[in-house]
Amino acid sequence: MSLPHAILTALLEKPSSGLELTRRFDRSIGYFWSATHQQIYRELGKLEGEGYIRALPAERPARGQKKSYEVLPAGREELARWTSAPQEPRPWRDALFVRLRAAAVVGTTGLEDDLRRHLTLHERKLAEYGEIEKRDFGPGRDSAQDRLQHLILRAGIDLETFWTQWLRNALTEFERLPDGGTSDAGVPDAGGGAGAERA
Amino acid sequence: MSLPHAILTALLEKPSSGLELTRRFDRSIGYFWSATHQQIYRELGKLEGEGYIRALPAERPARGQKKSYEVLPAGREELARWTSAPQEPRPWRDALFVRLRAAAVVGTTGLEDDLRRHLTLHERKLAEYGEIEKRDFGPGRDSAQDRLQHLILRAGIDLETFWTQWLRNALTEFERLPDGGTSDAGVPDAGGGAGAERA
DNA sequence: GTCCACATGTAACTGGTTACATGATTGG
DNA sequence: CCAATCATGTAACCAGTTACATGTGGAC
Repeated sequence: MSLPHAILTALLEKPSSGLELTRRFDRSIGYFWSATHQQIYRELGKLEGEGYIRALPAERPARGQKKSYEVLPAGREELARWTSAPQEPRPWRDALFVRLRAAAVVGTTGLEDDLRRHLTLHERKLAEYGEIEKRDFGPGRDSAQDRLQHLILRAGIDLETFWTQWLRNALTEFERLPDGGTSDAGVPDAGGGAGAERA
Repeated sequence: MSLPHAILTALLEKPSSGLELTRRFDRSIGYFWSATHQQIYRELGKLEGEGYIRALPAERPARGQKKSYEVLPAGREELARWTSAPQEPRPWRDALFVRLRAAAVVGTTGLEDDLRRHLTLHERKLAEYGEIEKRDFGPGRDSAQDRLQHLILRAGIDLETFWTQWLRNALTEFERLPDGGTSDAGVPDAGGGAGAERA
């Protein structure tokens, strides 16, 4: 149930139209909760139906015409309620770990390249976040809002740091492995080596 | 598309019935990819239909009777293909960050308690993983399989370490905030401009 | 014979993704 | 007028979750 509340937050920060929200979800908010415009429009419709937001007075009817929303008191209340309500932490789920466990059975061939690619991507993200931190959270920027948003950014930085370290570690581990991977003994490799893209 | 491949991996490690798989997904595999029995049965049906697995010969017809599966060569091939094929890293998405950003607008009241609760949960997980590491990956356990599975466990340990540190950091940050109150006052409802749209 | 644990499934719903459809505005 | 771009939306699908249904076999 995070998306509607992310939208409420964004609209409280600044009333916006669907497309403007989409852009903000590509920038700042999207760093920790991404959403496509289809999701956003659908959610805006629901939120309006529930009386949490409303279209700004200048509302013209329909398609092709910009339509901005603002949060109603009920929406702010709901957001405050949700924010303080207990929620369970979500388990860490990542396909990479499944692939690693699979590699322990069918061999590591090919996986290494993708790990290296991921490492590059995470290094890039980390650098990007570093830039943002320098630009937006220098000395003097320590209002309550600043500090809370800085905390979120720090999480991003720490997580990307984790990934880069873990991936480097995994790659050096790979180098010490018997080449091409592990016990494939006894089962035919059955051809298709080059990684042709089926289904 | 991870679940079917996690199941193929599990079945290669050891042919199993649906319920046995469910148990294994509660234990070791579930640490990095959880699944309910409903998901597993549905997926087993699909995998059988695609010719990736088959029911073991002792197959008796239907409900209430145990039915074990083994992986066919096509299944092993598909697993190897998927494991080595490039995939995009998934973005870090967590409701806590949405809540924190919301708290910057509607106030931090109540959130602090849940952060403390999360901290306890993550500390517990961390301790649990530490136990597993001591028990299952002591000296001498360094076959290729061991090392790959150890890598996965290390990821879990590092991620839980991240969470405990970040949450502690967040909590001390909270103490320095203008008391838990709804800092509505700070945010102009429509003005935008100022601090709203960074990072 | 009843109850409980084992075991396999169905159905309905939610949230997210992908592909596509349609109208309005503006610059050439 | 035409194309590009801004803007809002529909439809179909997929993975994961929750609730419920059904059958078997052993313990008492």
